[in-house]
Order: sequence, then structure tokens, then C-alpha cells
Amino acid sequence: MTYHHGNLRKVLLDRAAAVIAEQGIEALSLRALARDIGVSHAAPARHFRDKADLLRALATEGNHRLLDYVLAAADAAGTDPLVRYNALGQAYVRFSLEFPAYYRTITHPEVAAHADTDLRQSRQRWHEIVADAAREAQAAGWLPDEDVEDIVIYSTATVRGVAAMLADPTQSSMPKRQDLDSFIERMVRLIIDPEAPQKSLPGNKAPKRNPERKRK
Amino acid sequence: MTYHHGNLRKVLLDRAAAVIAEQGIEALSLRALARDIGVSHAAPARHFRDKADLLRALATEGNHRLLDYVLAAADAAGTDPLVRYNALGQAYVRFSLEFPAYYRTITHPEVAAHADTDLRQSRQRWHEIVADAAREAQAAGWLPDEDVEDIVIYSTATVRGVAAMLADPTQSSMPKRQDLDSFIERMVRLIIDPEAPQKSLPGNKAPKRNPERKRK
DNA sequence: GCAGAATGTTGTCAATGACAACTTTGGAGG
DNA sequence: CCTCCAAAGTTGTCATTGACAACATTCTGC
Repeated sequence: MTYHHGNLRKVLLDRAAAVIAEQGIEALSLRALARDIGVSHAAPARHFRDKADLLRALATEGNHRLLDYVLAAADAAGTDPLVRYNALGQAYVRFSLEFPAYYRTITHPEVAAHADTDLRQSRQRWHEIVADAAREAQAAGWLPDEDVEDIVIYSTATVRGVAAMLADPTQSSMPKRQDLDSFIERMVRLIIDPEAPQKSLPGNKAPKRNPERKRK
Repeated sequence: MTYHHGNLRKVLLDRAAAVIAEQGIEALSLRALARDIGVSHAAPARHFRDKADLLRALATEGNHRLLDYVLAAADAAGTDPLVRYNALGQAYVRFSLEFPAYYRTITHPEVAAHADTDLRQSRQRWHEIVADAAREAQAAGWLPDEDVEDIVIYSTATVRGVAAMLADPTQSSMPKRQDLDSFIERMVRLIIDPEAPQKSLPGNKAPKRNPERKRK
């Protein structure tokens, strides 16, 4: 058994993520973590100044993973701007379900409050990604009169809210596991519907139309 | 000075709300609370089984206040179903800004996870209120083909998300104090626009239309 | 190899939540 | 009016935790 652990930092982060996924951020204890790993109670301090520092590292890594995840999904969705924007939103919600530990740290108020430069930049990049996608969607006819900033914040808020409600065990009338995909698809389609490139502008005094499409 | 405090329960709740509003839920300490009020460190235990119990009480009270708040706002908005639905959403966001302590406890994951019957019922009532309002809005021509449940969850998610982002100091490009009203109005109008009773259905293959209305 | 930086360890402290045992108070019923 | 008991408050204690200091070991660049 080596005195030096070798990769304690990574092990700490991984184990912390597991604990958070299972029992939530509140349940995370540096000492319990060290105990689990089989290292002295002060060892984590060599890698993280304090508890907040560990959470910040987790949030930063999570943010990068999130960006990779949603960009991959958007690219996989093709080149249609509306489809791409839609895929971005769906991927965001899916990430929150697939990597709850990262997502929780990312959105944890305390973590956000003490965000460092790296974390802030990562968040800023999300903002830019969505803004670019929104501009392309606008060029394709979606909400052409709305402020891009407004659209970005509105879209982000909605997917954040959906993710929050999916994580909330109190919430009644939430979809079962097997209906998750359909549910997410419907929620994000209420933001932007790829099948309706000519989606009307809220505020437009649009003429009558024929509601011919039905929910399947 | 009486041995009995008389209204310690209420004082604890009020002081806790103040602390949470100033420094967040994490900063709340039962002992510090007792110290502040001038009572022994074990006194709070007579009124709240543990810390979670105090937060639950705060969340329950906050939920009732929230419902009163949004219902009053909706009633003040008049009888037009679309205007009413819109007012509901705006009031929700406003509540989160006016009573951050209550709102934080209401949406705190740990609190939600250990919600009691009373709290669950209160949340259920929100759901019903929004569902009723959504049905009336549908009758007025808004999103007639969407599932009411979907609309309710979508709307709730969005206002929750907007509230969360307004509370997030990391978030860049957030409105300044004096622009808050306009910002909230715009966000909620993206959910439902009272000035566009004929708002198209996402998914409708609507014909061309004339984008004549401009953002002021 | 060797000096110093990295990394880990033991020891300690104050703060906290929770609990137990005891005290004071106030009120309901005789 | 008095008595008794439950409600409300107090002191004392314990285990856990995060943080820090002082010390030990290992790794690395030179």
C-alpha cells in the first residue's frame, strides 16, 4: 500500500459525485468521503481548500460535460436550425437526468454564488451557444421580432424548470420512466416546434388558421 | 422577563426567514437562531423536531402565502382568461423576488423531499389553479390541441426557471432593478401573450402571416 | 542522491444538531 | 385558592463535521 494515493483528487471527485447522485449535496461530508476511500480525514484538504472548493470543481467539470453533451446532441440532430435548437433543449434536460450529481452541483445556489472565473466562463459559453442557435432559428422564421437575449433566457429558464420539476419527488403528475422521452420532447416542443417553421410570433395578430395537427 | 417566551414559535419562523433572505438556507443554524433571539440553544426543539421541521413549516406557510399572492394578482387582472393566466405567471415570479426566504424554502430540494401532507396538498392546489386557468385560456383559443397537464407543467417549469435565474448571481445579462417589471412581463408573455388570443399552436402548419406588430 | 515541493497523517478546536434530564410556568379542575 | 400536570425553557453532554496546524513520507527536478 502506497503512502501516496496517486489519484486521490479524481477519486474524491468521482466518489463525491456518486454520493450526491444517491443522497444529495447536503449529505456530502468530506470526512465520510475520506473514510469511504480509506484515507485520513484531512487528506481531501490537499486537493480542495474546503467543501465549497470541491463542489466548485465538480460544477466546473459538470459544466464542461454538459456543453459537450448538448453540442453533440445538436450536431447529431442535423443542420435544420429549428431541429437543432430543439435538440439543444432536449439534451439539456436529458443531461440533468443522466448526470444528476453534476447537474445538482451546477445549479446549486451556493455553488453558483461562489463561482470562480472558469465556472463563469463555462456558463457564459452555454449562453452563447444558445444565442447562436436562437439567431439561426430566428433566421428560419422563429420569433423574428423577439430579442435574442430574451429568447435565450426564456429557453434556458424553461429547460432548467423542467429539469428541476423532474428532480422533484413532490411533483405530482410527472411522467413515468418509459414516458420520459415523449415528455421531454413535448416540453421542449412547446418552446420551439421543429415541425412548425412558421410558428407565429406571440403578439402577432395572426388570422384564423386550421388546427389540423393532432397530438399522437 | 418571563421564563416562557410566549410566541417563540412565530419569532423563530420570522427570524429564520430573515436569515434565509439575507444569507441563504445553508447559513441557517438553530443555535445561532436561538442566540439571536436570546433563548437557550435547545429551546427551538420544543417547537420544531429538528432543522428540517422548521424549514418544512416555513415552506408550508410560504406556499400558502404564494397561493394567496398569485390568486390576488389573477383576480386583480380581470376576467379575460389569457390576461389572467399571464398575471398568474407574473405574480409567481414576483413572489420569488419579494419573499425570497419563503420561495427558497419552497423550492429547496431537501425540503421538497421530506414534504408532509400539508405541503403536498398546497403544491397540488397550485397545480389545480394553473390547470383551471389553462383550461379557460384554451377555451379562449390558446393552444387548444395541447394536453392541459403538459401546459401546466410547462408553464410552471418556465416561471420556476425564470425565478431561479433571477436569483442566480452568476447569471450574466440579467435585468437591472428598474427593468424587472418589463423583464418579467416579456418572459411570461413568451408563455402566453394576452394580446394574441389567436396565438398559433406549435405544431400547426399555419399559413403565411403578416408580422406587423413590433416590440415597443 | 538530495533538497524541496506535494501529498498524506495525526491531533486539535469550535460549531452544530440532537438528545436527556431537570426546572419553571401557567392553567384546568377540584 | 390550591394542586397537579403538561407545555415551554434550561443546562449538560455527545458525536459529527469542517477547518487548521504540525509533523511524516514520497516524488521529482536538478
